Amino acid sequence: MKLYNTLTRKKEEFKPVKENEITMYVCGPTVYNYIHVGNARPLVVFDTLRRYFVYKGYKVKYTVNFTDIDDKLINKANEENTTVKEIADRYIEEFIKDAEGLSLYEEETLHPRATEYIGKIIEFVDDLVKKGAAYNVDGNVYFDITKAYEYGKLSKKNLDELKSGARIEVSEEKKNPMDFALWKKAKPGEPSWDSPWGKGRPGWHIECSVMAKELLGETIDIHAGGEDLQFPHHENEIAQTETLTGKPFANYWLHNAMINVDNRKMSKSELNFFTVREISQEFDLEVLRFFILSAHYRNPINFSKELMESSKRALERLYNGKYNLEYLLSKAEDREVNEEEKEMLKQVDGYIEDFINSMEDDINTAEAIASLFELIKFTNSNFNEKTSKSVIQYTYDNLLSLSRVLGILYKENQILEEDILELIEKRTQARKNKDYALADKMRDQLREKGIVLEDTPEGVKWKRI
RNA sequence: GGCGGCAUAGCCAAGUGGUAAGGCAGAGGUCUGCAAAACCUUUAUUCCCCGGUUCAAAUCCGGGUGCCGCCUCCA
Repeated sequence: MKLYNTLTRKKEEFKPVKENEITMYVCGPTVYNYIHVGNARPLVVFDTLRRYFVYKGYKVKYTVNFTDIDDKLINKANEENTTVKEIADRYIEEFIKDAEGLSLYEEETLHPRATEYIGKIIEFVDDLVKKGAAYNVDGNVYFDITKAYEYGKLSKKNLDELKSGARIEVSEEKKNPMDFALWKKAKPGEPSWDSPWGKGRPGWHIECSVMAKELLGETIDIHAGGEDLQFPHHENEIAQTETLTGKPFANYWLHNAMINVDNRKMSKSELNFFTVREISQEFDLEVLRFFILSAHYRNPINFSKELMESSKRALERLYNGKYNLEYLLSKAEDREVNEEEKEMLKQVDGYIEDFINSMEDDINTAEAIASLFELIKFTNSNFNEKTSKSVIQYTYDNLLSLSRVLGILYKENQILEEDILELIEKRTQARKNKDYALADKMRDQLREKGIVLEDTPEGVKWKRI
């Protein structure tokens, strides 16, 4: 499999440290509010990568952290006259709801919270101080970037240029303007923890370094996140961890491009964001997941309700194909596969192979989805009630396992209740009696209940919408 | 100012040297009592513009235009 590694700016053959186990760390949300659609992109994309690894038979240790202590949480808690912990607990709970809607495999995800690792953070910082790579100034501990090996290697930033950057706020305390806080001295009223440097709290970058090391080891396979985190966040994580361990922090750095609104980055500060929660009131979040995966993860995408509508219809087409296969499965006979059907199976295998090749090529989900559409078109055109059941079953099973990689097409066309089946039967009678006015009225009534009827030459079909 | 990315049909979007995937929307048709779904046909002689390399360029090189991201909290 090839993955685009930001460290080398090239697609590289992916080789995990261990043969059968892959470690992944994705920078997760700061839990001071609902997540927005832009926040959802890395979560969906890298969850899809995780699913693909699982499909290939790997065990994956997958971590998405919660930042539950920082300025934003403190401000929010002050605004609402409550505690930082209460804010964090609340929005973690809300996050889990959104994540479930987006099929993020929550139960298999490690979700460490920064505040659960304060002791380890202090140890980490203390070790950096002892190594001479960090210094304490009156309770604030800074990382000395001149002690970092190859600082700027991820973001390809040149130190001299950074130093001369006009927008960098120079603190009197820092030896170098680019030095960053590992530990922040407590201000009155802020949550704080005891440390060798007095009461304080961790800086932003340190938590990810510590939690990745504690949960996944000193060198992890994949570290991922939005491209806006490349600098300074990921650069600083590398500086801290590699200075401490002397080993590569992550072998592959993956970054997704932004989600835009009218070509502008969706962000809280620009106020041009849609929360996942508000989108969920208008669309099934499966549509949002499908929308995100319908473009390559390293290309920016525009978000709009119109594009969501378009994605919704596209997804419906896939569902129709899936339901059609289910219908055929209920009708088809189990018998020997004939020559013509053997050819069909080869075609089906071709689409499966296309899907896999697309995923192997730096997670090209857009192309992978295209091969799903081609597969559906093929089955719609070539399969019927006369087709051998085993052929349909094989195709159906593969369609489902590929869909599972993308995290879509998981909804079942549930069994209808008795009274609904009776209504359908009554309508069929009305049609036989050519009482079309009544038949159409009943069809409309069923539609209001979310059941769509289709009169086909083989009989009436139904699906839930 | 520095670094990086992008530009493909009405819209979305793959494709990075071999003659333009896929989806949405539109048009026509088949099927149907109607509808829906499905299927067939149709929709870019051409990939922002100008040069160049090559037998061959959307793809490589040079120049230009436009847009975006990072350099500050950010997914």
